[in-house]
Amino acid sequence: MNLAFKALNDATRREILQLLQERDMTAGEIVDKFRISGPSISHHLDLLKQAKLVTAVKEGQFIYYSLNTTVVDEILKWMMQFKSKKK
Amino acid sequence: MNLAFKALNDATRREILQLLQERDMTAGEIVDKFRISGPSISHHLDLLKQAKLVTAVKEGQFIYYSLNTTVVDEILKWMMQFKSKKK
DNA sequence: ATAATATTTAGATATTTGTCTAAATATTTA
DNA sequence: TAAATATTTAGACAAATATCTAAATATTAT
Repeated sequence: MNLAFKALNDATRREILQLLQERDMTAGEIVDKFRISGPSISHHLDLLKQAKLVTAVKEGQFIYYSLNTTVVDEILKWMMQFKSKKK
Repeated sequence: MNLAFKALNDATRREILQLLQERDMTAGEIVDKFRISGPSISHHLDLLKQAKLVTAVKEGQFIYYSLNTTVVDEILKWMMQFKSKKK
């Protein structure tokens, strides 16, 4: 939960999640979508992975990143607590 | 949105939101719930206010803080995009 | 085997963040 | 008006963060 909020607290990482919502992508494809160095994107991907918001699968020399919505569900559930009626 | 995610990226601030979900509280009441100095809590309250997650109303020498769910709705909506079916 | 490609790891640096104490401001009470 | 109470503002500092370049690792192609 803590890691998820940390991961979400960055515009680049949120954009990466939105890209992956459309389709799985390799690290290189993701890098090409930004004007940030490869290593920086790699670091962002690592944080997203730590938060379990994405998963990574190696295929040959490529690594495919995918969105993992499990943690999204947890956050949605956590946020919903604030929607309960005021007593 | 950016400010909201920043505000949520801290356990103390998330706890403050949960306290305010139960009832409005003064700054002092909130301070008493934590083992953090008053100025630090005041700073956290300021960030929550900047993010529009809380509102503050002065009543005499007290300042009452309340939860504001408008931004919560925005975040819920934003998170929901990741729930759409994969094509 | 060597070169090329894809990605990460390491190390450095400037900025941001959470916390503190001391001081300032505002309100109420004696 | 002076003292007490509630809260914030200011300034300092250590820890965390986002970014970079250079180097390392792993895979594929020549």
